[in-house]
Amino acid sequence: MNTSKHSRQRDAILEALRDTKAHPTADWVYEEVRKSIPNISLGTVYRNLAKLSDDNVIVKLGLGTGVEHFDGNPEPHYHVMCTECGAIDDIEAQPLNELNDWASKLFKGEIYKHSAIFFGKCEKCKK
Amino acid sequence: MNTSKHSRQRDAILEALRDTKAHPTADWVYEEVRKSIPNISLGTVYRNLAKLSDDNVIVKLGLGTGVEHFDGNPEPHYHVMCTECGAIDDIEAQPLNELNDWASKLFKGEIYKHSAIFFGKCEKCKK
DNA sequence: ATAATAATAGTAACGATTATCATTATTGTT
DNA sequence: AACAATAATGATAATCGTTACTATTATTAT
Repeated sequence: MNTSKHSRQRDAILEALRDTKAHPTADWVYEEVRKSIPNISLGTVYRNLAKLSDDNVIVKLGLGTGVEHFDGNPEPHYHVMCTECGAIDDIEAQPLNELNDWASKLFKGEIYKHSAIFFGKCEKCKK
Repeated sequence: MNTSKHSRQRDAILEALRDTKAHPTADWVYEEVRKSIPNISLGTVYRNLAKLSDDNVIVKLGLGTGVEHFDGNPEPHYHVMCTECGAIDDIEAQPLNELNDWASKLFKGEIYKHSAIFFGKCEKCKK
């Protein structure tokens, strides 16, 4: 049985995430949702982002920036981070699952997934 | 001109990192170096890890664990993290630079590098 | 030896995230 | 519609990894 209850805060958080392609941080989501629910608590944002990613509705991205980023699209895909402006874009393609086989041959254990981040200049910063 | 001065603390930190394959955290390095320099400061460990990675002598690894890991081997290579015990092992192979070309075709900007982490079970946890 | 200054130990401060807790909102049941 | 059970909230304190500060010490070139 699912013991979770509905909340408009959670709805607003999920909507905010789905309405952007920017892979934002918890703090960005907080500021965004505050526009419609001004007294929402930052703790509520963190709690729901954790719940939504536990439920695989969203994805928590550890991109090595020191801050967590969140993606409203749970379909597996790679990302590119611009080293000039920090923008995070999607690579619109299926992950290369054959890389797991490649790595398996070089490793004594068992491999079942991977993540990758590309670095470069986004269209804007490339000018 | 290089304005840096030698210190036995930095030597010990680098030696500790080079003597392990475990890709440890700053705190692990601190505990390790404390065995030979008991009153070393945690700040000194952080300061020198930052300096050494700025100088490309070691590598700071953002693996999405919420903590930074450090690698005494600055040659580019991939890593595998065990989802059971958290162990981080090397994939002993050159990175697949052709992935940058693959991703470039799917992205409007410019891509010049990437990082990847594999996930699975290490030899020990696989049993 | 001396002077200049990089590096240190110790500690305070910081930012992101998590935990606590009394109150409020949602839900299934009468 | 009122009720009880409890998930979720807002507010705030606590935690954790890391960075900044400062007076003192160690290294280096002269």
